[in-house]
Amino acid sequence: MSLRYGILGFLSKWEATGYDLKKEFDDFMSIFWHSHLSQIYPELGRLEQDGFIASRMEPQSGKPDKKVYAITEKGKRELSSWLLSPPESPKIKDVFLMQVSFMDNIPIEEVVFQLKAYQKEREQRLAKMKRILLERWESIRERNLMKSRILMSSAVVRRGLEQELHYIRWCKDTIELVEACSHLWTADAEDREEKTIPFSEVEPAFRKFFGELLQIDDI
Amino acid sequence: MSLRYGILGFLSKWEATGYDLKKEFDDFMSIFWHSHLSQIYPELGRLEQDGFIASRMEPQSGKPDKKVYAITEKGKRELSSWLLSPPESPKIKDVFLMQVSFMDNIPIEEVVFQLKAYQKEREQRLAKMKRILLERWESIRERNLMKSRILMSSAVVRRGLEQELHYIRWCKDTIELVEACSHLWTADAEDREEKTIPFSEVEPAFRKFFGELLQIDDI
DNA sequence: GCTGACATGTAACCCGTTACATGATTCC
DNA sequence: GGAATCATGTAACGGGTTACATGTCAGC
Repeated sequence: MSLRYGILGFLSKWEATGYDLKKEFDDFMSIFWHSHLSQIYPELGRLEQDGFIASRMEPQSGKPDKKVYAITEKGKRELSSWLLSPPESPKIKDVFLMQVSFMDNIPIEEVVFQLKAYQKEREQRLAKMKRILLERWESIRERNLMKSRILMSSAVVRRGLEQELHYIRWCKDTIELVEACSHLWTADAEDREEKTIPFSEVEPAFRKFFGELLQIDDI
Repeated sequence: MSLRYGILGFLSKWEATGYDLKKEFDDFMSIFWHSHLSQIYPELGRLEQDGFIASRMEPQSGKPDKKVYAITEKGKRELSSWLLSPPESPKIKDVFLMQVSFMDNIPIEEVVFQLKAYQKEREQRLAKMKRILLERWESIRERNLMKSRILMSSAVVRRGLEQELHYIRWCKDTIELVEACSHLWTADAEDREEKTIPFSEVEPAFRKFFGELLQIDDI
């Protein structure tokens, strides 16, 4: 149900084709959403049927004709009413964290390998967001212009950036922690026995890992 | 496809019924996943058919009988091979950030209201995670015992905690920013005209909002 | 007498992904 | 000659959500 509003939100400022929207979902909107063309096209059809958007065909030379969509007044009202409705509670699905939770089942070198691989993945996302911010920043400064839309999307970019930075930081810290506690894994990969050691032995590494987090409100 | 591994991962250390698993998805695993009973039960059926888990009926007095599932050797191998496979690239869906992106379409008081409402939502998640950490922490210290599984799940808890803390921090900062830039919204709610002002007028609030983020690698 | 915890499921529906299908132009 | 970009879609499938369906016991 959210894809509609992603489309409506974009069309509330600019006209676009399905193809344009896809690019936006891969670029700026990738901070919070993603979608395939095969989902965007039917959704555009439904939005038009519902009267929230209207299309016109634009013939092009040398390129295929395109169907440009624009938001209607009814669509604007629909968008506003969604924006005013209570934010839904976050439904988090983080496959990598799930993987990490169960990594006591694989050898320690593999744990470190996976953490490093994922860190790289996040670094790439970060680099992409930096590029997005840089481009926007340039255009804002050049034209020396500020609008409420730019303000809100800048806030979103900040959230995206810091999320990546913190995830990367966490990967690094977790690698350190795991390596400091390597004696919890059995040296022999075939050995399925569980190793248990006194907590006190690893407590310093543990405390360092949690840092100030352990002080927030008497945890 | 991830739900299977969430189930397999849990069963790799403890036996459980569908009902137990649901509780775990609502408790610790809620940091990274959530699921409904109506999805868990059929998935357990498929996992058993595939030979990854095995069930036994346990009659109870005063309570309904229960079906206790345990992981098989084949299931353990399946879990390991998933843990060793390359982490999938993050597919982020954050409905609230989408909403925020388009909030230039609603009055500023509503923007602040929504941000505050969402902040509260996140604070509740944080409180819950603190409770989870506290419980685990107690049991670890009491029994003075450490295992690799505890280590990995602690890392996940830290990630969960800090994610909430940072999101809450961001909500607060964004409220401040929006209020500092309130003149970007038209006073009259009926007025749909777009307001544009020189960037330089809001640059200080903007710079403060981005903080050190603007210094990372010559952004 | 009612709510909530315990316990297990089915059915309908919606959303999202992958694969299929087509076709012109531009750049390497 | 082949890959990438522009441009629009359909079909099959899989995963996830909501609603439906049933029944006991404990505690308020």
